[in-house]
Amino acid sequence: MANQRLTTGALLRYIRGNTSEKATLQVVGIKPIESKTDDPSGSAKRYRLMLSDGKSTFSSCMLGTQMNKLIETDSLKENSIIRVDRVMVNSIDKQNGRVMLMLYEIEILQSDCERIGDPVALPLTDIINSGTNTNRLETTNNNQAQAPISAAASSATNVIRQDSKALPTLDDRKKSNGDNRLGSKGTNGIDKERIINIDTLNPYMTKWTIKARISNKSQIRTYENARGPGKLFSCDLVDQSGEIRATGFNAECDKFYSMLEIGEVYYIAKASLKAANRQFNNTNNDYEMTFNHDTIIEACDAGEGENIPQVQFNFISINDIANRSANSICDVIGVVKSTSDMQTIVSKASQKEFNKRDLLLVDEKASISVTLWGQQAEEFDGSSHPVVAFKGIKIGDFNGRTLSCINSTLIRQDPPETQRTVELRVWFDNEGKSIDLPDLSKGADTGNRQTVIKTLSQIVVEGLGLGDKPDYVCVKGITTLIKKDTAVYMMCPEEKCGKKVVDENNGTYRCEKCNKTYNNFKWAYMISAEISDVTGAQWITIFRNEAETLLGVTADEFGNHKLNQSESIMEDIIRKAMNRELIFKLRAKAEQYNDERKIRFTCMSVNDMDWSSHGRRLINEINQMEPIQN
DNA sequence: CCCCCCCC
Repeated sequence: MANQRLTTGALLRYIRGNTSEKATLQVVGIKPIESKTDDPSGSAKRYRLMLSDGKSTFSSCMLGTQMNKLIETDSLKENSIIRVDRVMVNSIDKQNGRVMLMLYEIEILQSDCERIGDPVALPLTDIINSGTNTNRLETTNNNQAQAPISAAASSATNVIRQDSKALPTLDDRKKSNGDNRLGSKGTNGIDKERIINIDTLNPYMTKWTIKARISNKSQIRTYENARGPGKLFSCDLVDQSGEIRATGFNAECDKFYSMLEIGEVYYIAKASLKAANRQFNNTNNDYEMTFNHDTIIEACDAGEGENIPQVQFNFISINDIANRSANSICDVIGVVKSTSDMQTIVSKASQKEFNKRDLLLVDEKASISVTLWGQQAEEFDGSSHPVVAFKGIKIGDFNGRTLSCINSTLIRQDPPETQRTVELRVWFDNEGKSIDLPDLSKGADTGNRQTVIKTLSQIVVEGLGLGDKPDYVCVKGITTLIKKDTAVYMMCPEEKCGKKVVDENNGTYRCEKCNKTYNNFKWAYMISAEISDVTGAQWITIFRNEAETLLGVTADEFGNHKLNQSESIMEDIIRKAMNRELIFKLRAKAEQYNDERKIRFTCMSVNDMDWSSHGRRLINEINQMEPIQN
């Protein structure tokens, strides 16, 4: 009696592609599958079921992950009776034509049950050898809509050996799935039999089809140029071999923008390819794609794109951002340590208002400011300190290094594709949340790191400091001269004045700026020093904190020695600061002296060579320096 | 064929 409750023969019919039937089956085995990816988050956990239709069993049945909870809550267990509401056949072994049933929707009809009947395993090899090949795509388009029925009829008696002629083709299966798109070559140009890998695409190929997932899609943007107005969108395509950026303009923008959905898989044939522009495109491919009027895009059937990966990241560490050039694009992952409120700014260029939000993103070595704009800023919630991956984010150089999202930046919270998500989570929760790391977005904290190291002659050759805005540059050099007698001056005691006062030699000090006479003054540093490297020498000016760092005594102390005419003490202090190999961050700015334009170099920071963190990079840079002949 | 992504 119970036996009749199961849909006898349904498993074989499913395997042959007639997946439209909603069969009642018994779950006779459940097996968790260890994740093939090394994703430790557990999100990739899958269950493999052995199903019975009363006569036969089939063990290659994958339960959609959204139904994992049915097993984990003990609703679905051994001998449960289910109705299969949506199932797909997936090829798992192209050579041998082995298939797997993907269960996308099931309903539990009865949770607890006894084993029904005495089913035996479908001898799959027999089916295969008799000619079933789910990959085989017949190009004939005969009306064989009855084929699944005949297959069902023959398998109803559980006959395993089948005449291959009686087997339905994939086209038939598509019909039986209610899918009337005939994805064969000659009908619409999509040749699903000859799918090539994205990493083999090049501009010299004309006929190709790829099967790719949309990992990212931009908004539509309009533009105007000499040829008039236009619009475009771009998207990133991934398959198991790699990724590529694709762009659709105007007609193709209209045609494909709404059709392509992030996360979905498509067959794409015929598009233009050209060299990727690295300035705007960080996808890991030498080429980028432009959709044209010959381009054909067709959605992949549900379940058939499961083997296509989700998204590909090429992360660099936050520290490494310091070594990338401003305005370049990269992929970064980190933990959101803090989030600013939303702010509104007015663009200088367009006078338009924009919403923005800043995040402090941290990894194990460093932190950096990340700016989100518009909708991404409005929607972002960092209160739970999520791990966030940014793909295609732009590096800026305000106050060191910053990151700023652009139109094509993909933001993913807690991405399961990468082990970094879990690594960073564990690190942050255990220690990261309570430690302060160097911030690449704060010039002072990072010392020289955010500025390029140049030789003194490079500074001259490149004309640094000649522009209207100051240039910032780092120099590795030694102190070759330090003017002792003018190292400190008497400064106006008025807060924020800073002007030099004139000693009236009667216990009062006159400040011309304040136009006042004071009873006291403050000592202040303004050191003139010559620094040298192998390419030349340069006079620079060193104030306050940097001077104190260099000389190791406060301006007050040094001034008192000067007041006491303790020449030997001052000389000693200077001597200790001489011939030291240091990294100077300099501000170069042209100033007008009468008719002469002179570049003034002000020391912004002075640091000892920190070989532990900068040594390797510095050595590399120094080794790459060409000796400059005069 | 775009390539602007805004502010300090």
